[in-house]
Amino acid sequence: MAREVRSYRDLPLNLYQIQTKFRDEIRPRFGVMRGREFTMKDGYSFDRDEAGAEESYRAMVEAYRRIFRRCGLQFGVVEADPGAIGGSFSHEFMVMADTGEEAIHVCGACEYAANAEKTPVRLALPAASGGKIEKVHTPGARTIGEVSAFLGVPVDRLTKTLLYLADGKPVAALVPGHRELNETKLKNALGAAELVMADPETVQRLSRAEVGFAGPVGLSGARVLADPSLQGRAGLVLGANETDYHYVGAQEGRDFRADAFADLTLAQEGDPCPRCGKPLAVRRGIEVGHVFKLGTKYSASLGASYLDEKGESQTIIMGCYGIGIGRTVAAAIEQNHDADGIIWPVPLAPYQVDVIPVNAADAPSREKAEALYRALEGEGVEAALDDRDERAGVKFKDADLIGFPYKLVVGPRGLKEGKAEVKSRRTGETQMLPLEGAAAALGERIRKDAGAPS
RNA sequence: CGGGGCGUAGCGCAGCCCGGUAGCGCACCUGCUUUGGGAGCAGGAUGCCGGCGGUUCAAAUCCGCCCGCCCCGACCA
Repeated sequence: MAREVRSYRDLPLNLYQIQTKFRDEIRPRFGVMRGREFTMKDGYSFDRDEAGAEESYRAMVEAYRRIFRRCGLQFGVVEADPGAIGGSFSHEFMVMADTGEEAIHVCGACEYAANAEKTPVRLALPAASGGKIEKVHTPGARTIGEVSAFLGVPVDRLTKTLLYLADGKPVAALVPGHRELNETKLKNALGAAELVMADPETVQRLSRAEVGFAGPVGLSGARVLADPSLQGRAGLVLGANETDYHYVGAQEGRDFRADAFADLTLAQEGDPCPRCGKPLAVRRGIEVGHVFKLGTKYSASLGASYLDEKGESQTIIMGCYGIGIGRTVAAAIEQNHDADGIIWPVPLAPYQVDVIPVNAADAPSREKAEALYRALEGEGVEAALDDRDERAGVKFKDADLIGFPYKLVVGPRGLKEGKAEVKSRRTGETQMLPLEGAAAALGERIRKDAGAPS
């Protein structure tokens, strides 16, 4: 694109491709949801300025909403972490499903919805009094639970010190004892590309103690980041960097000093909504689409620029947009099935109609069924003809399992009145149609179903 | 790389704990009936019980080793 785009007249530009991608997954999982090979639609927008880029982004979000709505999906658009792809902000399209692989937070009171790792947390810890720092013997107490039980101190008075290697450099992260660290937040706070928990050898080297007794007091060789709730806080219980010892009564700013403060904790169910303060609920979702506002991250580094009206060189503003095709289909099935099988939403159905001659031995049924099948094709409907020599029940059950939105049943019973029966897979509702014009009527109905529902 | 599970008839499984010569459903074969929601009845065939070794009068069953597959976690869209 850097070579293709010259002038502001070439912008905005929006390109997409649909192709097979490969990721070297350590372990493929969730059936078709996470394999090493998958099909993805990805698209990229190129704009002259921020306003244009934002408009492209907004239009793409709206297009994605419509696509997923037509796929018959119940989904949410959530704020997400841009992750390795980078960029200034991003949204994920999450299909709500209990089998989903990602936790998301939703607020029942307002519109807030976000990837669980994205939700900001502002902790309000109970007031704690000072006192002086003291080293106490805590034999064998390594975990927060053990230390809390041993000292008889509530867990929110303790402080977790977690040692990480950020791009190879040691970092100590401090969070209140009753909360989990959010590694994504820590990674972002450090601006690190790679973050791994320190291995036991490194922990022992840094804390000069066995694993489980690390703390910030007297810790050298590691940058210390702490949750803002710990700033200046007194009465802390901390690892003493000595096997079987903890400090009590420690105070940030007096006994040790954090190098920086940042929101590091993982939001959990019941935490206040960052927008309206009501408690958040946790739900699970399947990520089917992801949009990123990239800004100039890639265009700048790849030298993608254009000449504006004044002939001055400007950097192109980019966005990037992806849909996981296979998992979208999987998610659609997840949300559209019953005990008998798949219920394809019409726009996704590989075939919209299964034409079933009820008794293959009955020549009139067979002939009328075939005629209807051809007529449907003439209507532009994708139809299948089940001309197998099977009992009617078998064909019905198979049609249900495969999920054809409609069955068109042709048998002696209906033919006596010159009619065929249409049955909806979703509602089970049936309707007798005169053979004459049955294909046209059904075609009409399918075209209506296929259009974007409200 | 860590944790767990499973290998028995074509397919899905029970039997294993408590050792006694292998069973259920579906599919299959034969006959009759049935034919608009996975047909019914009667009769029939089917097994190196993952492999190797050990214990025992006797091993699908107990013990050891090996092989294969699956699930969970670390990773990730």
